[in-house]
Amino acid sequence: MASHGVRGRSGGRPTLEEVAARAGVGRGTVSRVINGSPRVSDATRAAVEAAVAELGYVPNTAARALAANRTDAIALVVPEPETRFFAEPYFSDMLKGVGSELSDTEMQLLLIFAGSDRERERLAQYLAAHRVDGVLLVSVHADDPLPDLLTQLEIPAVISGPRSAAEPLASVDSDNYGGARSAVEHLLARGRRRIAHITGHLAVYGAQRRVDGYRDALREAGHEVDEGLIEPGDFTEDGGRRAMAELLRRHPGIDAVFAASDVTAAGAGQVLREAGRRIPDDVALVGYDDSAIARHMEPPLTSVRQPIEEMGRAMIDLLLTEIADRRPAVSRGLERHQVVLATELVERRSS
Amino acid sequence: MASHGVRGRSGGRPTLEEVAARAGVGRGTVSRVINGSPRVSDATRAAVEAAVAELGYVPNTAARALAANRTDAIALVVPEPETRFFAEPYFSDMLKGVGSELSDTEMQLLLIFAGSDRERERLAQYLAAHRVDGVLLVSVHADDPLPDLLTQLEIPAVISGPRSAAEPLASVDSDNYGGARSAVEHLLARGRRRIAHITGHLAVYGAQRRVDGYRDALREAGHEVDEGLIEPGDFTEDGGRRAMAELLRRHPGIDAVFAASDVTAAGAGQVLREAGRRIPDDVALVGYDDSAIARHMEPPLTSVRQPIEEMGRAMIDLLLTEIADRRPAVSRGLERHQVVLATELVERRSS
DNA sequence: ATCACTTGTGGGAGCGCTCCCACACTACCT
DNA sequence: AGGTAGTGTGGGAGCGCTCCCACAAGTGAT
Repeated sequence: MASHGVRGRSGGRPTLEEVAARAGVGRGTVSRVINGSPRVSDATRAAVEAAVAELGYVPNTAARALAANRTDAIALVVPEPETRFFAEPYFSDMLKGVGSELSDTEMQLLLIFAGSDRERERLAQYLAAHRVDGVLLVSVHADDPLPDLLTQLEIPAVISGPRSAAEPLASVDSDNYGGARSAVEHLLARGRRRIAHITGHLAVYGAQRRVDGYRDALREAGHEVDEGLIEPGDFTEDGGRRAMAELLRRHPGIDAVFAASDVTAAGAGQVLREAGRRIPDDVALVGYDDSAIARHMEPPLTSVRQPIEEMGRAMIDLLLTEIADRRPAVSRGLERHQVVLATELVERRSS
Repeated sequence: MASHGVRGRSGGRPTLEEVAARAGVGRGTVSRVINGSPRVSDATRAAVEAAVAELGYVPNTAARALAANRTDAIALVVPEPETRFFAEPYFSDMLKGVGSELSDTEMQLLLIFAGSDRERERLAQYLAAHRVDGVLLVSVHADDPLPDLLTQLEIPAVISGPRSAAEPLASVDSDNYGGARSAVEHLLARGRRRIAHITGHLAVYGAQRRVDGYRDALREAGHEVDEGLIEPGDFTEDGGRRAMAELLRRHPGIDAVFAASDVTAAGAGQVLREAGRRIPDDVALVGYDDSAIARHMEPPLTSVRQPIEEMGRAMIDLLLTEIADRRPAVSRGLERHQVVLATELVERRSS
């Protein structure tokens, strides 16, 4: 029983036309007021706003979408099963950043999981129907067909973690290179000299960049890079265990390990302990991600933190720009839309 | 460069009209095929389907929404900040059930957080614009204005956890009464006789039902109910501590505690231990929710599990029925739309 | 043969917007 | 005075569907 005001027809919500009649102006003028066009006199604007308030007018999204050919919605696509989404704080933080940046916008955020083949099928259908104005892609593998699909459908998209140095899509990333450097420099500063690196899955561009950072940090400190100290991993705990065992076999004299993820570090830590090495006394350990596991390890793990919430915000910024640019078919400038954010080393007792 | 087929106009996606022309039929017929109407001959249907495939036709959602006055979307509204959403497996499980039940539907699920006042403001606007056909409401407090808003806007809604026995909205709940009974019966079967109950926040209907179950279990086993053994809590850990301390003060002879939530049980457990009571030797402890904390406590906590995923599924079922019923303005039957699902006692070492 | 249905089909009207052209006015120059 | 810009405004056209009425053709009872 709220103040519904006068109704044009039975039961329905008020329309632009009814607001116009009430305010004594034309339909076009009301539309201009609703959409914040500057070409309206103050008096008219006030009259329209009054009518809007009296009638409780709310624009019909479907009509607007149809007429203007846009949806005012963007999707955050997570190519993982729900389970992982909830398990990793990465997504939660990302969502927080995205949500906060979007909150002073009219844009609606959709969360879409595309873990299973079935869900991917649905997603493809969804995108083909252009039900969103743009897409945020997180955690994409190098061989994922999704980015190409988006390009083909001409849907603006921003990817978190470019797939290569030549990523054609707009992207936001943390400074993997710099993060790795800071980890290695930290270990050097602590007097470590035989520093090994357990890499991430090398098909992932970010993992490669971390290796680059590792190498350069050593080199620029005047040390030689022993390629044998670089052992391939895959971001998993098990990979960490395998790699660590191999490293210990080949290089028993290791006094530090920089792992490409916290879980990898956890796996490596287990093997070290089983081999009788104390952390950090015998071997220092540094991880990457600064996830919950880092804080809960024994000893707590030094780790490289990525500004994930900020990355989410940056992604939205880029995407909204892309969307706005596309609207009047502006000359699609060739400026690179790549944002790289700084990381931070969080020192704990493991190093 | 996919097979785009023939295009009616430059660049745009194919429309119904174009499909109709291609198939040599009228617009109405194509619409009937797309929407699965039975009133189409097999030959015509085949021709239309061929044309749809050739042109890669995908219906325009906005146009459909405008013409048919529906959105084919429903919202899962979480009146909590994101943080809690991710922290509690409750939501993750719920989402899994909802998603799976929705996957053979055309319906799109939106996840909307309404934790802050600002977000609630946005949500109200969103609902007023009728941007969804229905709403799923989880974790609603008794004094929340949201359900009334939905009723007023005549938006179909299903609530998880009715606010009272007279909940006007369709609802899905687990059997709080039965769950509590099973917990108490379990303790009785284990030979416990001085069984206390730390309640949940009693403004929550489910908490009241648990007290009812506690009382009836004792009564029907031929025991007298000592109201002094019922100590009000509020679902929190701190509430558990306070209540437990009070109970120990008044009834030092207690040999079992049934807490209305796992975290409450955790708080109670701390106080018991500090008071020198061993669990389960001196005092048996049973919680509610079967959350992660139950498995990780020392000793692991016996707890009442709710079939959350199934609840999610049931909510979707109810909601889709409500939406379908509403479409042709059917006589809104007065059948109760209340579903109650059974709980299960998970026995662990704490009892 | 007539009537009454049923079945399949075509297409008009209309959903509520945005876009844009046309037009009335008002300035301010020559 | 006649031009030439701006400003603000009204309203037609059209976005791509669904709904529904109209109608043709077929079927069977009378």
